[in-house]
Amino acid sequence: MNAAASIDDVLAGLNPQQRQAATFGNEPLLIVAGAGTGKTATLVHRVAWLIAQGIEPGRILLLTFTRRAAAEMLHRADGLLRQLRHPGTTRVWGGTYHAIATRLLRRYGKAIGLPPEFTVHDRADSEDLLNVVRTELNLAKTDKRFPKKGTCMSIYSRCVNARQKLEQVLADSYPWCNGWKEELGRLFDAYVDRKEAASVLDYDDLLLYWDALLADSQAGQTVCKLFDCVLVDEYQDTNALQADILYKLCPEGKGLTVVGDDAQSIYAFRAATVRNILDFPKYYPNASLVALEQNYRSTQPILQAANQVIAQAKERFTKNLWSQRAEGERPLLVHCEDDADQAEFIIHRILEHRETGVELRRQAVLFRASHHSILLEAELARASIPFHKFGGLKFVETAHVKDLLAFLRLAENPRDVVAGMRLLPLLPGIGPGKSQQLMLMLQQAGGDFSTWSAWKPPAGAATVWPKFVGLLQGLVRTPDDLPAQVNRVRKFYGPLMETKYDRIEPRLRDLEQIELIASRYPGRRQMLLELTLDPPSSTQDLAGPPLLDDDYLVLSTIHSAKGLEWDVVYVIHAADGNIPSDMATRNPLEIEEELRLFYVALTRAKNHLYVCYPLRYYHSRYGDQHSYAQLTRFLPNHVLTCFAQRVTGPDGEEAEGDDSDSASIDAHTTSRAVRRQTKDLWD
DNA sequence: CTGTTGAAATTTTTT
DNA sequence: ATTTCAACAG
Repeated sequence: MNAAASIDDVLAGLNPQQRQAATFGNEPLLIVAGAGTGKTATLVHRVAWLIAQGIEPGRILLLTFTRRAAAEMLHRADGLLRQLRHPGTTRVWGGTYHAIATRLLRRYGKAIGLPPEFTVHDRADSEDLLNVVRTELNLAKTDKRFPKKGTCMSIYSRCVNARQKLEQVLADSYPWCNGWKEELGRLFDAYVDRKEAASVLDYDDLLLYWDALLADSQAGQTVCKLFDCVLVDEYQDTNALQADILYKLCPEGKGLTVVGDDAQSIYAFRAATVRNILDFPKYYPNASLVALEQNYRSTQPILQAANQVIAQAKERFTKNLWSQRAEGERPLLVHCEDDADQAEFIIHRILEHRETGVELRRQAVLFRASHHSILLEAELARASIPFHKFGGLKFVETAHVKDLLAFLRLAENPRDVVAGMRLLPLLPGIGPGKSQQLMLMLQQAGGDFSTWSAWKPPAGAATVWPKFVGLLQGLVRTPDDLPAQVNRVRKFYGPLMETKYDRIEPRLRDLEQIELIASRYPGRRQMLLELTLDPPSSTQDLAGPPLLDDDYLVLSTIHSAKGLEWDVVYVIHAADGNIPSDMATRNPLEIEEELRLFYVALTRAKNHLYVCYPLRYYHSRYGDQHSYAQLTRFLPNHVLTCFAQRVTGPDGEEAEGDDSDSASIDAHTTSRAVRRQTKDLWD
């Protein structure tokens, strides 16, 4: 056995700035860390250093953007601590704001009148409840169209998270809803009442109640005293409410460390604000700032391109990243004929890279919107290239999975109207009207399902009804053996599902999956909670950790690629309208955010970077009509000098491209479309 | 009150 | 392509 390492040995791998940050004292600290500058390593070392200094692990709070990030950091910190012969990080509080809020509220929520058995609604559930209220208030049928539930929810959520008045939110972000101010106010009032009556919290409530808990003179003290150190990752993507929570949690910033990069702020749509990081020194006058600018990830040519792209941003804190990895080729801008051509080019390149030893898992395809990869997914399947998609619609968000989970949720919390309103209409002869009536009955009976036994169902439901009630009663009686519970629900719901959907085979398999993963959770409540707070981000997550020799390509939305890196990165659909998204070009602020998003995509690449865009988009609705795309506005000519360029041929073969000189393209390209398109490059 | 049908509107990123 | 809404038949 080797002797235990000293803390200096452990810190030896860090550069001076990183070390300064990792070993900084108790005053508030802002670490501005550009992409790939070893931000995670710094944070991990700081955790290890704090513990080595004698801070009790259970008194450290690590707030991250995803649970996965928290787990990875703590795992790495454990590795460092093992070198020091230290027991490790098991008791560190790590997780997202929402997950931590849940833990604290279960324990201390009583102090502010929150029953400890509350359940949590995800975004879709919240929208459903809001919709219930919307119809009750007769807002659904008005002479002019009232905003839809999704829009209402977004407005509500922005008010809460940005801590802004409805009036202001409407003026700033939803001008077309301006005429409904009074109605929206009534709607939100009623919505809040309903949540309270059902003992249900939505995502925003988790933060609101945490904040309220801290504001309470007694409970607030208790919670504050739990932690000596609070470390916050991805601070540029926190919102005003989250900043308030930190402010209360760490009076005068004592023990507070935040890490972020204003150039990578991409969650404004969720009310995150760059102001949190930009104004940190104002909030905490005794704060220190450490900037990390040496990039260890990418080659200099890739970095140069990324720097040029982000240089177009209007307001920035900082900073030009530099790398010692001068070698390497320029990123390649690929002009493709159409979507199919783009897919073909990428598959070709993926296989080429794999032949030279870059495993699939070291390569990633990134895109703006989840549906941008549909065609590529089909082609990958055809080429037998395994892949793993992150982002987009989650497994637990599909209708049949939600149905199944609704059984468990209703058993867990009989006052959960959304779960009930989802389940009851599944039965024949029962629609929204009867469902509402039944939920009212249940509520008056104090959540005792036997009140439903006495109810006389319509003829169509005569046989299923007793079984349905029996099932729920059984679930309430035996909350322990989770897989068995899921199995019983599956037996009941399976046949029902067959009458509701076609193509049921894959859906039936999904239900089996749930039964399998159920055994991983200690109980029903934990499973429901974890599935709403941290839904598996891809179907493969459900199958458990992938086998070691299992090699798969990564497909991901740019948002879900945050914080990750790959040897080879392909950014696809880099056409104006997709990047930036047409949906996000209403005001300059949104466009700025799209620019940062593009920057995030580019800076994921270590050695090879491809940016592809199809010249032609087909519109299935009108036969074979198509339109021509413009290259993303974020690559104007002066930025293009950082790229090599290539044009692919109509049949997917790569035509001769000019790889050596700046923004010029070979004139002998046969496609008229290409020529029309390239004209813009010289403007 | 339920369930079906057809027409109309909307279309992103996520805890 | 998918979701939402209104109209109508049982």
